[in-house]
Amino acid sequence: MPIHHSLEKAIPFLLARTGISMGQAFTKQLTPFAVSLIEWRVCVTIYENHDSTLSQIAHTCSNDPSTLSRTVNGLIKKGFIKRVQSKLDRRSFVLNLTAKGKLVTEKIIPLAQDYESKALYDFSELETEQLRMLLKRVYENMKLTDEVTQDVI
Amino acid sequence: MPIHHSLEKAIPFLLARTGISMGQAFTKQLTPFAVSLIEWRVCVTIYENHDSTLSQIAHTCSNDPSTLSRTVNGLIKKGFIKRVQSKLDRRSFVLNLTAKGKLVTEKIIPLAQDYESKALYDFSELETEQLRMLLKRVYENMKLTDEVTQDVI
DNA sequence: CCCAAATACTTGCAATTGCAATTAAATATT
DNA sequence: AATATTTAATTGCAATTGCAAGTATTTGGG
Repeated sequence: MPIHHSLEKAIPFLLARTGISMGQAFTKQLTPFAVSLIEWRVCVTIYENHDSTLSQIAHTCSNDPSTLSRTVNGLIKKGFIKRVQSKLDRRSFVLNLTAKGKLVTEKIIPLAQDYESKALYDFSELETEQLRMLLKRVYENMKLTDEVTQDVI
Repeated sequence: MPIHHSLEKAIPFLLARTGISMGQAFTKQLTPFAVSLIEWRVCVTIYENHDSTLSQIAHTCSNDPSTLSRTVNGLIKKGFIKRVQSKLDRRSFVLNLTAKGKLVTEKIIPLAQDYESKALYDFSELETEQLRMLLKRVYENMKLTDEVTQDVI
């Protein structure tokens, strides 16, 4: 039993801890599909947002572009996604799932939903929605302060 | 603009994304102190919970023990923490900050608080408390389902 | 009491990661 | 229109990570 407990009140700490443990737990669920957590995230992102580019995914998932570049290459090698140079901007490549990638993604989606509902089993619909909104706001605030920091430099 | 948006509603996704972006932003704040994010977490954990052991930290922070083992070694080399074999359980080592480690930790704490209050600048005290409670509950639920999973195996 | 199982921690090793530098294309400025 | 700046993506490389295996110690039955 800790004497002090400001750590237990610190949002960044609580957030990191929960994120890590959710990630680890879901990674285990993914092993039968031979898909990593980040590969899975890229797949659902593309599944829901056709013609995404790498930088768009990096932006929405808050991942390093170099990491995503390698992840995308891996998914192409696996035959899960296809990459076509954008005609609007020839620096970018438009990403989409192949039939195979779509199939696997649709197999995993119910697992992810089931997994989420277990993590939130005692949450009311209102509480879940509250958590969503609060997390989104924190994320938006992070982006704001990040932009401010960059302006200073 | 995404057509579908179930991803934007998925708690594991929102959580991971926010955790990543908070971690990255705070890591930048830590560079002047030459302390990594995980080193910082270990330091505050020990700062608040004297005589912690490695496995206790692993449990509260949800980190891999092997990673923490190396982190602790690094902090000892830096002269931030000291490690003494526990007399109650000779497998364990009791960890504490040195004067130097305490000093650095106390220098960083206000930065961390400032940083958190920026991330939550538009949150009421009630909303912050709600977020804390919701995150704690998710974490508790994760631990429960994890235990169940292990029982099955 | 003895042996099997669990726990605490460490280490080797392969895979992942993140930063910095690079290339190429688009946008902004003059 | 020419040049500078920004943006998209990739690659090299060093550092970090996470899993599996190993050692030491403790705990729990039989």
